[in-house]
Amino acid sequence: MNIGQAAKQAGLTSKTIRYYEQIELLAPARRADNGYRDYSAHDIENLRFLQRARQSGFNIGECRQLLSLHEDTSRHSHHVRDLVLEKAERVAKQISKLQLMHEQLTHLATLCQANEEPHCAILDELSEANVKSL
Amino acid sequence: MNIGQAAKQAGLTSKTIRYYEQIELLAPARRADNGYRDYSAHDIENLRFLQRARQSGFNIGECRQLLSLHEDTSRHSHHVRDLVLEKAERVAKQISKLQLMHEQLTHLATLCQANEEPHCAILDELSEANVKSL
DNA sequence: ACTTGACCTTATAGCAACTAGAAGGTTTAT
DNA sequence: ATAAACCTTCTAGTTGCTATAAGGTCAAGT
Repeated sequence: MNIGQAAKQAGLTSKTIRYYEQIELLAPARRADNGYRDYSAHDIENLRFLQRARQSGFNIGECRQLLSLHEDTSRHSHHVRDLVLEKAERVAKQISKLQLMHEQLTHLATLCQANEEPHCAILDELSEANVKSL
Repeated sequence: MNIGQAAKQAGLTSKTIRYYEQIELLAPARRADNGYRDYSAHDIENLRFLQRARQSGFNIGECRQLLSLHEDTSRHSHHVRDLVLEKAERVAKQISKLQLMHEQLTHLATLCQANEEPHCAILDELSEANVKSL
């Protein structure tokens, strides 16, 4: 199967797949006689694995770990879960950060008269030191 | 005031300030006789403005807009608020995305036995097609 | 046979928003 | 005099792609 089809099956783009190969997240693909990359059903599974792991918020390094755990038949399942829980925690932290940011923004918005006048309390607030810190 | 002191006052690093100057987010700083950048109280205000705007989640382009509104005495305050509300919306979207991600991760974690055995439902889930899509 | 269009290939550069490092000049304190 | 702590510029690295260029291949239509 050519890269375009493989990409579609896995929910990635061709470019992304080539990129993953380039950074050695994936082993070099088998090549057909014409030099095109050729993907087997098993390759597609790996691609889908990656797609889902990335989508779940794992970064490339973590995907490497997951893939190697995936291939390591002597793994211990708690290692996998540790990875997942650690990630969940970091996501939760990021959420809190963004929630503060959101509060701050809506707070700013309520200050503003939103009219044709130049005076804007938002700009005042950003200039002075009374914005809640994140 | 030298760049290090200015950075401290504004809550930025020297490197960041030089970077902002380089990308013309800031006008080139006045130079002292020795070639060092020299910041006035007014410059510091601008730096703080930027620091707060970035901290509030505005990207560099938006900071440019905010700064120019800041300097534009004929601005209309609703323009400023529009910017803020638009940003708040994008932050809210990002939060939802991360919340889904977090759900997915905790869901994955609950599946796993977390023991010495190699079998791990997380890996199964990532391999197969039954992960909730974001 | 030829052309068109959709594929595929590699290599390179760009994005955001810095951060780190090299290699050197200046200032301050001892 | 010398060391530490500043400052300068320039270059390259970070993350995870995405875009572009310049070209090779393939399948279908005329």
